[in-house]
This record gives sequence, C-alpha cells and structure tokens, in this order.
Amino acid sequence: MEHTRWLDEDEQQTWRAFLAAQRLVSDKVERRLQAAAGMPQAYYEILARLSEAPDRTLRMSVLAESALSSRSRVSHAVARMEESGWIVRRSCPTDRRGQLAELTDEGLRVLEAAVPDHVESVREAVFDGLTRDQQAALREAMEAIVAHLSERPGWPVTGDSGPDGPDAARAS
Amino acid sequence: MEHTRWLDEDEQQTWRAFLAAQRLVSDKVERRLQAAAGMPQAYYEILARLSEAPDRTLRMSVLAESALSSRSRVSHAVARMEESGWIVRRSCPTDRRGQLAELTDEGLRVLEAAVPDHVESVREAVFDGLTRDQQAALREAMEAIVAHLSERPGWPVTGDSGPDGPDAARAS
DNA sequence: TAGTACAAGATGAACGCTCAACCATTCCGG
DNA sequence: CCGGAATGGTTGAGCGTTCATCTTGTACTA
Repeated sequence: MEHTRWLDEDEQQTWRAFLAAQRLVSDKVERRLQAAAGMPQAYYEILARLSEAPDRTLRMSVLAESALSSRSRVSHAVARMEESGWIVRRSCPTDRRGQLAELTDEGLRVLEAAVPDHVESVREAVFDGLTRDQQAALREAMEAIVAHLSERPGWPVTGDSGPDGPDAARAS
Repeated sequence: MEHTRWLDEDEQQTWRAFLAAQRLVSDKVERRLQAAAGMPQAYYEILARLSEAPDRTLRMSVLAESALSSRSRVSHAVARMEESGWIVRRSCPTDRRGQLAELTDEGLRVLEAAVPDHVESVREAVFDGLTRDQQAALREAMEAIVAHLSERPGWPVTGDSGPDGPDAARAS
C-alpha cells in the first residue's frame, strides 16, 4: 500500500448521502419494527426467510447466508426466538453436525402480524421519497454494489473469522 | 390505518437490493475500520465532525445532530473516547447545561492515522462497483430519500424518545 | 417572581452483535 | 482405514446502542 485513492468532491457527497440515507432509513424502520412487533430487523429477516422455505424449515447455515447474517448471529437469534416459541430446532437427519430451524405456527402468526406495519414503514422511508425513475436507478446501483461485493470479497462475505483463530495451524 | 400499501415486485427487489448493499457495505467498512483503527464507524464519524469544527470543538447536541446520532449515543461514545484521551469535555460558558467536546491532539493523530485505510475501504466497497453514471444516480436517489425523511419525519429524526418517557406528565 | 414547561446531558440496565474460542462430525489424501 | 483438515454450529465475554429515567439549568407566562 503506497498512496491513498482519495475521494473527489463528488464521491464525498455521494458517500455522505449514502451514509445519511442508510442511517435514517434503518433507524426509522428498525425503531418502528421494534415498537410494533418487539423484534429487531435481523429477527424479522430470519422469520421471513423461514416462512418462505419449504416446510418453513432451513438449515442454520443456509438461513445465515440467506439472511445475510453471520452464523454466530443466527445462532444467538434462533436460540432467543426458540425461547419465545417462534422457532424450534431439530438436528438434521443426513448430517449429524447440522441443525434445522423450523418456524412454528406461533412464529408465523407473530411474523404475519408484524408484516403490514413494517411494509408501510419501508414505503414511507424509501419509496414515498422517490420517483419511479429514481427508484429504478437506485435499484440498479445497489445491485451493482452487491454484485461487486459478492465476487472475491477480500475475505469471506459472512464474516465470523473462521473455525479457529485468525491463523491457527494454518502454516505449511 | 385500514389497508396496507403493499410493495409491488419491483419495489420488493429494490428494497432487497437496498438491504443487501447496505449490510454488505457497512459490514465491510465497519469491520475494516475496527481492525485497523480499533474504533466503530460511529466513533470515526464523531471524530471527523470534531476535526472539521472551529477549534475542533462542538456542543454535544450539535455533535449528535451532525453525526446523525442520538444524544445518548454521543454521550456514551464521548465518555469512552475521553478515557482514551481522544476528546476532552468542558462545560459551556454561555449555557451552563451545555458541554463542549474538543478533539485533542492525540485524538486528531488517531483519526488521521485511520483515514487512509478507511477511505480505501469505502472506495472498494462502493465506488469500485459503480460506473460514473450509476454513482450520480445513486447520489440523487439517496439525497431524495434524505430530503424526504428530514421534513416532518413522523417523530423526531434523532430518536432518543424525548426528555421524559413516551408520555410523562403530558396530560392536560 | 413564582411556577411550569422545556432543553441539555448523564446514566444504568437490557439487549443484540462480534470475536475468538471450542466441540462434534464429515471429508479426503496417503 | 487412519489422521489431519475442513465444516456446522454453539458459547461466553466484551462492547456499543437503545430506552427510560434523572438532574440540572433555561425560557416562558401569569
């Protein structure tokens, strides 16, 4: 690493707008979801993915990936939601390491009760402020970023620093 | 509230892309800042605002607003950074309720040491994935969202639920 | 000049997330 | 078929954020 590729004026403004929009939107959405349904966005995401899955069941690792969460996060979250009775865990028949997370009826009810207000808050936070063209452009840009970040992302996408420490036994 | 204004297919995809890009970008940037400088993004933001202010000094509330943080967050964060010797707090001469936060020389050094790698990570996460046109469009959309969210935002922008609880003594 | 409303900050508990370990199981090369 | 590496998932400590509350100080109004 030698010299920094600084941001020009335009890029600075773009980055600031990105940051601001990001914070404003997720604050608003998160806060409202918390108030209305008593759960953070990450939990909602998990419940949503499960509800779309066959048998409302997913392996923990698949769940983590599809909800863009680290394994650790999902593990904690599912444990918590199991206590609430929204999810049950069973061990996977074909791979004895694996765990299956299944959405319970109760969990589905809670999710469905949360959806309408959540959707409304997303609309207010994002779409009510955009023209149709702006929305299309936003989508294109976001998808480009995601695509760029999903190929060879420096170190793994999901984080979680690997099974052992940063460099354990990895020599030779 | 009667019927929900659901998201159509296009809006769904836009929202998912927004969420994904948001998570991917802030994960990457946050993680790298933490690794390289040992501070979260929110702290960086605070230090950055202070460094741009006259006398590297800002009132807590102004600092909170300009860093898009809640008062409470800034209070905790500044307390922590004061222990690290990056910031000092003085009471405000003109308003004895107020506190002034000033960036120390040490704090400025730490910030400046953190900047280059942070900027690089932002470039990699965002700008390397976008054409110039996409970047301009992204900026426009983000600014539209921010503008929309900054006027009459339902309840106050910064959060923090007000001086007293949700409805304390407020009756008649 | 009270008295009441409001603003600025601080604070502690609750909570979710991350990081670094750790155990169990499966995969794979010799 | 054995032994090391990789995979799947969990766990606990540490930390930052939020929420509700409190204290102190200012502003407004009667």
